[in-house]
Amino acid sequence: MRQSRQATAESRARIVKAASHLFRRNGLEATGVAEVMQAAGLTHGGFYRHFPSKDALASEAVAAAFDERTRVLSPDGRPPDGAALRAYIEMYLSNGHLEHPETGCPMAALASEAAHAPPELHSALAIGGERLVDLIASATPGDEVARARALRLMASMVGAVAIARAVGKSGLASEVIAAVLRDPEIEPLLETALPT
Amino acid sequence: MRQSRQATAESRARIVKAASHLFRRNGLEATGVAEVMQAAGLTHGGFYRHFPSKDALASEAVAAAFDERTRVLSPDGRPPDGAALRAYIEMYLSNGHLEHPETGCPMAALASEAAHAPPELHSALAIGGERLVDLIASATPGDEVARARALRLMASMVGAVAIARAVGKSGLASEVIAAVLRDPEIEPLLETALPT
DNA sequence: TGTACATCAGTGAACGCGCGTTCACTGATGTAC
DNA sequence: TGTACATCAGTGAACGCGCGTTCACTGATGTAC
Repeated sequence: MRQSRQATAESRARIVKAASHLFRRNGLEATGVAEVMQAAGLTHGGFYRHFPSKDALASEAVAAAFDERTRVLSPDGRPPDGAALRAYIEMYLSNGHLEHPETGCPMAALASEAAHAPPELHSALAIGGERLVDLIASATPGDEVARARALRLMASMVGAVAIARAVGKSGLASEVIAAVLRDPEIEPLLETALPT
Repeated sequence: MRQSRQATAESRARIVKAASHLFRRNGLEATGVAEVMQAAGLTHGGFYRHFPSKDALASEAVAAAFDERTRVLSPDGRPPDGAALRAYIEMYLSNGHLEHPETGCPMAALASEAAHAPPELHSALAIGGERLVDLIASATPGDEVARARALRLMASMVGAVAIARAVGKSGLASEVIAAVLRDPEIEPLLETALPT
């Protein structure tokens, strides 16, 4: 039966949230429309009242995941201070993040699979990644230097987490995380938790 | 009809080679057994004379990809000199590598998808990654410091390439590559191509 | 404000399709004498 | 060395299954008068 406008909006939000978790946990291809709908408390048939295709949902779910993550680093959209950046990095390189991709960084969870995905997904990842780099760069002084450093920070962290998850619970997993934590460009950010 | 022992071995090698290219180009899930067999010049039915399952092929194909790549850095298994390491890094962070995952680094191509793969694949990636880190570390002096630096180098490069491929042909893609090339730990390796 | 009707979110069956895997069969290769 | 037979790599049809997507239908919601 027909749902109220509010109920419809709530259903849609539940679908996006379920998708953003399942896609990050199990991957884009490995997650089915029916699985997402079930997680949202609905049956699969109604999916196409909300989205034209699974790919469209994927793009929106990735965008939502970045929104959620960006709020962790900067709840109000303002440049994070040193303490916020420190907390973000430490959380990023924690066991909790390794073990819970479903609420973690969508870039680390989806990067390699997204290489052969439709253009809309590339855009979603580009926009989300761009916003994250901007925020990280804004937390440390120095214009182009800060931006380049932020880009390296993202590359190191995404790479370390993706590798650690890929090799399972081996020595290499914890080694690569530990090594990145001791990066000469990262370690100082952790030791000196100065508010700006 | 039955094939000679040599023809059988050649078929098997063709299957592994085709798989190692297709898995890296299109992903593990997106590549089908029939597609691999066709690329090897065979029909799909004969696949199970060579491998017990698609997953078994995946592990072997990833191992083969690492073998191939390791030979690029060190054809004879000996520690690479500075020039070899420099060439490897420059090739890794080149457009050619971005655009040709099929012959590129399996970690960058498969890391995020491998997170939800069978344990044998984790092992293949762990062993291959371990060997690569060892080789990189052996190219620069300083024991634990060299190893940690090698791990960071791998994380940065895998992360940068995975991100660049994930965001498509956007500004972010070239930016992240350029930033990692200017990493304080990487740039010196490029400028001073000293043989050891 | 009340009534009559159109809309449409959600259900569950069904669609075609491609997947990984199995199987009966073929005939050249390898083996035993 | 030659012959008779077992082996098995490769073929192509077939298997069951789950996928993304479509559809007829239901009935509460939203709209028009």
